[in-house]
Amino acid sequence: MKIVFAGTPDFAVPPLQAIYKAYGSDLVAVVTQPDRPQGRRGILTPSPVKEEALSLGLPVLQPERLRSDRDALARCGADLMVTCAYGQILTQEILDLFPMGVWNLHASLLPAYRGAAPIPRALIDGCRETGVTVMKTELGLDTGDMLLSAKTPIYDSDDCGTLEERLSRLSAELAVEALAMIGEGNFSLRKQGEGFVCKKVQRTEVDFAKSAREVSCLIRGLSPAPFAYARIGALTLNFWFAEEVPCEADVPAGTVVGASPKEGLVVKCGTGAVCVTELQPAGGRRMSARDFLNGGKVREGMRFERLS
RNA sequence: CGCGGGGUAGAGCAGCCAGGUAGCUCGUCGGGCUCAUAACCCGGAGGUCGCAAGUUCGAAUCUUGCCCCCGCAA
Repeated sequence: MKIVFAGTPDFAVPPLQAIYKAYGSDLVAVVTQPDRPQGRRGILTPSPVKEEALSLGLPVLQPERLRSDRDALARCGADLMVTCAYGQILTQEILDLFPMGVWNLHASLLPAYRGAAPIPRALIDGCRETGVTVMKTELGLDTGDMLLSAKTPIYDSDDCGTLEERLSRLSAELAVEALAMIGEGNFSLRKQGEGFVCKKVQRTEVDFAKSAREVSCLIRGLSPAPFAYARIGALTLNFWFAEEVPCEADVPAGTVVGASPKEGLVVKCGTGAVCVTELQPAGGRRMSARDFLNGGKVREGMRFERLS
């Protein structure tokens, strides 16, 4: 059973490694997005999947548009393709290249959170549980029939980074399990029910008028990128992590009610308060709230203000 | 030449604009108080002020060049 793997970001690396480990040279090619300009100086950077594929000695394809470059893919002569956060929409022509189908690893419990950013979205929405689904790709966006899924709880200590890492490892396990079933032809598929699509997440200004849980979930869902941020005085702060804390103080939402190195940066919300434990001022490095407060730039009683 | 912030004790910062004995908060070490403490009080150690050159009697501070870090935007 010859396999092609298509993926791009860090999330797809563990699945790639797991499939390589299980199938070795039957993994005949890796497809990934073209190198893109990254960072402040716009340096052309290969995707994490490309780097891993090269270090495993696997052939790499990175067409600008897969649909208009199907010949190279056809020449691989693979029986099936596994996709994982590849980043391009497949066409029927592409799907038809693989007699045993195209299978997608998706980081949600489908049919919830189809589309671009299932992990941060689940976190932002305050879900208590999420997971990974293996599905057979069809033309609709993540609407194909499901083969396998696995769940994991979302903890209050999770941010997008930790959750993504956990789901990535789950995906890797699930991928190997799924391939075994497909290889033996011993499986059945389940239809998806009514679901919904989620969009890519953007950098977002925190609205402290919302509940402490909403604020905390937003901060954790957007960390470690693209971040929830807020302005206080002349400073803009990117928040890396925050937890909910009880708060009796009768002050406007956004007011700093705790700014000692001991208690951390505590900010009043619509209901309750959040304690920011890890943050990054614009221009500065990531630091603990404790270190930040030692600088003395933010004191109790100051207030986060939204401009717009 | 995309816009911008920054490099001062182990950490986070002030001092720079109007050059002249290195400061704050925290940590750390020692001592004290206490039944006790992450609390409180007293004391100490710890800094080539990113690098180089220049101006000056004198540069963390002014000028020039270089290195490094970071936020936004792509």
